[in-house]
Amino acid sequence: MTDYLCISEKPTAAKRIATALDERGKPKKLPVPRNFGRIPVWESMRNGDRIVTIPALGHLYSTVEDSAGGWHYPAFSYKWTPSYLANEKNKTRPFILAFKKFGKEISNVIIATDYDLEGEVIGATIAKFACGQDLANVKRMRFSTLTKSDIVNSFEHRDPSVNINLVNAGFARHEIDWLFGINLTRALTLSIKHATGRYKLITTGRVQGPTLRFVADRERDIQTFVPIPRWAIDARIDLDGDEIFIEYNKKFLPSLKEAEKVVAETTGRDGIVKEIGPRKITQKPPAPFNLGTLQSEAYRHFGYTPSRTLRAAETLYLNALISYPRTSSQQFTAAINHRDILTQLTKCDPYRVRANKLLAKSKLHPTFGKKKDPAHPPIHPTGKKLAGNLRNEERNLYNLIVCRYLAIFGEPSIKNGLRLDLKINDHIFYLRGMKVLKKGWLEFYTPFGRVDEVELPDLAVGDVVKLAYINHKQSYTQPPARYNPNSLLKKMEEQELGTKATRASTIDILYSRGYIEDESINATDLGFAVIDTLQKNSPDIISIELTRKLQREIEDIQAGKKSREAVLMESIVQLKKILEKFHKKEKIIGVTLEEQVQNLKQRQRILGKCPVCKQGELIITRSIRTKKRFVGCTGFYKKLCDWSAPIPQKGYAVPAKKNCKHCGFPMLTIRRKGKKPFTICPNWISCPGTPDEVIDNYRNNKAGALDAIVEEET
DNA sequence: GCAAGGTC
Repeated sequence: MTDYLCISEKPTAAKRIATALDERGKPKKLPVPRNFGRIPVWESMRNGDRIVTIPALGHLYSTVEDSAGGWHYPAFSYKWTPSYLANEKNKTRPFILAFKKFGKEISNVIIATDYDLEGEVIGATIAKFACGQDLANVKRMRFSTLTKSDIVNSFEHRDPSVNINLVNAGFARHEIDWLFGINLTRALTLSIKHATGRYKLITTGRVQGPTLRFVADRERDIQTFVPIPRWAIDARIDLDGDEIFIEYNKKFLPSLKEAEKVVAETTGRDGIVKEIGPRKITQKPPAPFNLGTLQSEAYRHFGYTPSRTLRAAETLYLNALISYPRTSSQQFTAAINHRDILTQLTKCDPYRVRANKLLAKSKLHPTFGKKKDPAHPPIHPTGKKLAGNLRNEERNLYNLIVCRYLAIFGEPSIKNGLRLDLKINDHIFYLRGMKVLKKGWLEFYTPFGRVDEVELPDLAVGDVVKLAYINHKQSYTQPPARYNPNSLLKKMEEQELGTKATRASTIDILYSRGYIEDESINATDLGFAVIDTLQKNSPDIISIELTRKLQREIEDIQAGKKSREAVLMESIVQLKKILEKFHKKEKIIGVTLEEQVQNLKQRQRILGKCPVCKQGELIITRSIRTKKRFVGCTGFYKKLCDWSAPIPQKGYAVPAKKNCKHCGFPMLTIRRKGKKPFTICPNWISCPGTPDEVIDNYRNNKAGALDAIVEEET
């Protein structure tokens, strides 16, 4: 009889591993000392052997500076330490305690984390630091799915030792990101501190840098864009008194002369229907959702930002309503029993009919996309009955996920795209129609797969129609569109920056640092200043090339062509030069950045034009006398306007960038820790939208009286 | 209060 200690990446996986390895499929939960906290330790029995499976919670160890003394740079000395020591909010202590306890009792250690680079690091740090193992003696299970057969197979054919090159490659990834991120962030932040004595956190890193640059580059493209004039033909025909728009066969004409020619040659003439061409369009059902496509679709249908979608999906996952959301996979494996899930869904009113329809099929073939993920299947409903405690956005997202899941079993849809060609003199115009011949999967994706059918007027080839109006219209070529949170995330995905689990939060960080702003994302002057500074002093950190190079080096370490130490030394040599440059230019860098920090702070206080004097701007400010925060007009200083109003004192107040629908005043948003942000009208005293009780409460000095003037959830 | 990467 042998004892094994099995290291798993997370609680859900641990349970499945323990269940698969237990002969009776019923692993025992082992008691852990109460002071460890709540942590599931599983015991499975197999062929007389005992397997103890303990989950991690992702990374339990991380890199921190290996010297005291606060912020300074260069900082090249780091060590691996328990994450709960590196960060107070981290809740991994009980997990490390459990691994330490059972690691002392059991010497046969098997790593059974996700089969990827980070999984290797998660397992190796635990085996080494918590269990005190020499990695050469640690075994490795490699599975591509968490199915019983894969788990059992990977246990029986486990690798005799971990792949040390792979572990070193993973360690190097963490360490290089730490070296670049910590040092450049400190260099930027300290430049302000040393030059002006002020503190403002200016961060950057391998992923933040290039992501900010995408936005800055796009903004520069827009600002330097030269619009070129072009002309379109605007035409309508008369059909029994109805005017119907027709398209010219060229969307735009490059010169006025050409446009005038078209108008001159068609004015006053009739058109003849030349051809009515049906074109069958077959559209296959979409691939199942992975996190990226879910975020994209949720943005399209509900306007949710990727990070909002991820948060809502996590809640659904923790309520066991959907599968693991941080997946890249668009391919189901045979392991998932779709018939079971669909049967469960028939118990839910909105899905009953559709699920039954699918169950009536003799075979269920889900679609698949290109992306794979060794650790997880695509996002799908579990079939568990919906509880009543979900928020609106979670319900919406759940509905989207279920409908998509139903749609992937559907038949292709067939549409008839109709085009009627109208000849007027020698010019061809189009009238387009669209008819759905067979709904197929679109029926299952309702309400998300709606197609607007456009009927063609009842015309036949040879019919003559009267031109009702024709003229040319000048317009201009358009600059490229700004990114929004969704398209920026897609760009990161395309460029392989960050991971599925981190991209949305990186974008949030750029917002919170004041580098980017608005839904239609533009770089702030501070964002530009950071990019300019880095461009001059450390161009690599804002280039995707750093990520490419890191990828190559990781591959080299994996292949045994390069050592982890050599790769790290290269980075340190490179950083040394960069940081010396920063040090020499600290003054000018600090002053430049601080100027933009102040500029940003100032701008972030302005709500908008004052509707009273129409000259000044409403600004969030503080009274010198009472120290209380209020909104006033900048016209006050010029003795133009003395409008002002009290606002809530707690929380973080920023311009809402929209106007009150009742009185037109520019509004402000208040964010308070742990609470939903709310938007209020500064003119609440006179605004018709303010409930009477708010005014009463305020007059009666009730605490938090102003909190009630909530415009809407933000 | 610093990175990026896991997970709850």
